[in-house]
Amino acid sequence: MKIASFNVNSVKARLNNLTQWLSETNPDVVCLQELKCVDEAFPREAIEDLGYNVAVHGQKTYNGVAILSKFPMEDVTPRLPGDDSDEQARYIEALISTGTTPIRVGGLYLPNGNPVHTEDGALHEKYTYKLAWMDRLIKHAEILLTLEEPFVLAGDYNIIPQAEDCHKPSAWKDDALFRQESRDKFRKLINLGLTDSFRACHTEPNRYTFWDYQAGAWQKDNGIRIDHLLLSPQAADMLSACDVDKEIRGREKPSDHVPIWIELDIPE
DNA sequence: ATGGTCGCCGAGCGA
Repeated sequence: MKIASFNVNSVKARLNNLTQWLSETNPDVVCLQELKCVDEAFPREAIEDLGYNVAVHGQKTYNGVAILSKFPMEDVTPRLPGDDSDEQARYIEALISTGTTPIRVGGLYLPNGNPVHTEDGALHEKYTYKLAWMDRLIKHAEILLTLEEPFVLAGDYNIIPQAEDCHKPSAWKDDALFRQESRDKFRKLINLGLTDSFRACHTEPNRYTFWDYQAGAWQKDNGIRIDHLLLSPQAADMLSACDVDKEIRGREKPSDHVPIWIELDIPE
């Protein structure tokens, strides 16, 4: 079973790019981020025509996440628990009925968190929101782990886990994507017992999932690895491959992110 | 390079 994550940076602007990639690579499950549209505006028919069930948690202009699945989905739950006042559409979860072992999939768009500081030097609310959101994700992962089932937390984490996951670490030193507090929260998630799929399959440095639109970042391979699929121990036991569809970034009208995917060997 | 580039929507923000 192939499970992918793709921050499309507007699903409407990216529809042709997205459907072409879906047709070519045929993933079973896809977590999408940054839809930038409400549920009613999601191009549902075009996706369903390719054989996917669709679960959307949209938002006007900002954020928005979805799960596409060739298998039926049960228990579809938008929102990350822990703060009922949070209106930002950044999380959706579903139980994927594979026919044998069900796989729980959480699709997430973790807050960017910049700027880190306000003008007077205090921590900016955007950064504290990011850290608080990560605390909620950690708590939720702890609860999912008690179920002792295979699950995948896939999405745009807006976290560069290590120096080797970016082109120029010094440029990111004080950025919300690389600051120590941010990376510590990500480590905390990993240390619960989750597996970073990409690092379980690859040791080489400088493999990226995002290249900025600005300043020729793509041409210079000035990228960062911020899209991740984290696995519960039961899912990690099924992991057979993980890779990044880098070539997508060089196509016409691309997203600034590219898809990352895993292959899970589900037992009969 | 206090710029650069996208996408939202129709000015300026978010990334």
